[in-house]
Amino acid sequence: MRIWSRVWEIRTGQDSQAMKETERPHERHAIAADLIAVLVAVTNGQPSVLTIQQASALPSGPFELSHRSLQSGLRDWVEQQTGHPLGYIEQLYTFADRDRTGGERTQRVISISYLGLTREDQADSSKKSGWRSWYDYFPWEDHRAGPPSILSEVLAPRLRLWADEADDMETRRDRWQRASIAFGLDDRGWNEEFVLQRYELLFEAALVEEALRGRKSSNAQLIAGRSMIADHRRILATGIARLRTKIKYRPVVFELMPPVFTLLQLQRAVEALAGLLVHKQNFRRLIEQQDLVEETGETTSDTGGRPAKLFRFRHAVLAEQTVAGTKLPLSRA
Amino acid sequence: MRIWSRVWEIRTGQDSQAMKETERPHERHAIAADLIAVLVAVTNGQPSVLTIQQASALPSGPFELSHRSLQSGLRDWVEQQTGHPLGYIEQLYTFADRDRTGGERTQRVISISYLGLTREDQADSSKKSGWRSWYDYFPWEDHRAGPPSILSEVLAPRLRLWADEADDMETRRDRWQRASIAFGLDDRGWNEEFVLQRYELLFEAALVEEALRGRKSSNAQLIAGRSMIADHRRILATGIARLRTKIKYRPVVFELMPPVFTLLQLQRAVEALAGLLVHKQNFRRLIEQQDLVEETGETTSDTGGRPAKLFRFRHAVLAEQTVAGTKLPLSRA
DNA sequence: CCCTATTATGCTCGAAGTGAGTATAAGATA
DNA sequence: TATCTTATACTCACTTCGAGCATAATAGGG
Repeated sequence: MRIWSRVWEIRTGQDSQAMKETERPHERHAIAADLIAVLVAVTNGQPSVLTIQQASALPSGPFELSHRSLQSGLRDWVEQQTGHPLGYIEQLYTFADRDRTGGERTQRVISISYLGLTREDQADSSKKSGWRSWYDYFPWEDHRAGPPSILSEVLAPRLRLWADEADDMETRRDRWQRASIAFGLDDRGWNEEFVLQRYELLFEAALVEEALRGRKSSNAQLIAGRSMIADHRRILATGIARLRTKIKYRPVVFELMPPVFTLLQLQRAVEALAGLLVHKQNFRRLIEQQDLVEETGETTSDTGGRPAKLFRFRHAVLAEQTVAGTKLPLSRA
Repeated sequence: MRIWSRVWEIRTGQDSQAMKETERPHERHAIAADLIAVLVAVTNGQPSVLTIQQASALPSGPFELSHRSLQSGLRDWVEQQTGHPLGYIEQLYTFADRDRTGGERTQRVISISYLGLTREDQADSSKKSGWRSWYDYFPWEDHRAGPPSILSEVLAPRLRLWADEADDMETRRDRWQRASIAFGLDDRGWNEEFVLQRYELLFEAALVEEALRGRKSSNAQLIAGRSMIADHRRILATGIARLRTKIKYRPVVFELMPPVFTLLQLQRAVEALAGLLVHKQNFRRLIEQQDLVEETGETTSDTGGRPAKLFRFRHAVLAEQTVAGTKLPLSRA
């Protein structure tokens, strides 16, 4: 940290002599940068994520000088793979913890992760890579058929044990409070957005495989979903959380839909992402009053009952959208 | 891009032979990483940002191997400077465009920016660095006294010119549409969250100094606020936008407040950040119904009229907060 | 001491938004 | 044709939210 404070003083102009010294880029430690993609599609009502290495890792690769920018690098790359323009990319988070890779290397790797959305049909075309339901990794996150049994039968009791095994009272209370908030226990409601908090809590409580890696003791109590290499599962959790938040205030779901769809299909996609069921009639009202879609004039009777009107996304809204999510009591004066 | 596609195939397990090759970290191009801080305080009803180099740059410094993580590195560093724990840090964005630094260097610099919030009184103590109203850099962003004159008198006409100077009709329409949305022209409402879009639009229209740097022609039409080195002003815009969004759904304003405050002081802080006035009575209602504060029992008459009750932030809410901002028609079944 | 300016605080009202449910329509299929 | 299934329209109670009115409690000037 000594270095830092020197740099600070330098940068604040206290010592412009020394500045030139540290400004020489070659004296900095070499750092490598990786790009990691959380690529999402919705296939058969399941939210899928693109994986590699037998579904144990997210696609990732080094960031090279040849790339114009982080985003364009990722974009070019993904487009080559899927053979179509990627509709939506968004930066997720940058990680750089020293022991990220788990190895003994002293070289530092910075991982810049992105969230990408793609269409179901286009997703199918790339057979090289494996699409996998993200609930394979987070089985406790799917509440579409009610709270999953793993929650009450496994996770809740284990978390209780973990809380109780703390030495002091305060820690016990703190642990249980965090757990009950994150998982909606003790009659607190389930909040589908807390994906990352939940995963990190399970990690802290050593209830996911990733948490046991350093240790020798085969504490083999591990449970809770398929794991991934390094911290890829955490990155996936970050992506899911971001997406679950975002579908509520930006029309991003449409990036996952085919050009033409019924309102129920749209609803199913939202439900797949949120891991929750929504009220059908109110969902329609919400979509229509925002002018997000327009009728194509066609209908489909593939749905079983009464034929459903087909809709397409009104791309114009993206231009109109002054979607201000105001929660402040603003003054119009 | 050829490299990328190879890497992809390798990573997807198509060619594990080649994998070992590219996995050697030393073969990667050296990349340097910088940390950049947008440190915000509210001083005298003005939202201030910590700057260096005669207010022309944000504090920044290299990320070193000695740092445990990005966040802890930044935190340690800031704490050393301000002499107190930093209440709130949040990662903003990671930039890596090739010509970020504007130089001819081939070395790539990745900049990881953070948003930090600190208290007014504590901010004052660090005299080394300069606090500066962020409206010095974005004069068009302060609408507390109504729409600033620069908007209608300078920016709107200039943006109109810029739109009209496009060759084809479609571009003209597109430019003006984007401008009018971003700046709330043509009776579209002003949206205080569009800070970054506005700055980037001005950049694109070459109405900020930063946009003219590459060019020799002293197109000296430049206007619109104090500039900063490199892309620091863009990073600042990113930070402001993030903060303006966040104060609406997370109680982060309190990080900027002294331990005890009146509701009007709190309101003024929010207004300073949002650049907008809020309805006083409704603001109180909003704060109180969320149980964000509790009375200290004391009052102060420093305010001019009737003495105001003093409040403190209820830290307990941070634990309780199941603040789900649901916009989905959820089913309770 | 009263009047006035100033800020604080309480309360009401109407419009819009939202959760939940009822009712009806339009196909497929037995 | 009866029944099942999904689609779609409409209602209703309740909450939220923008806006404004009214009252309270000080300071300061005449």
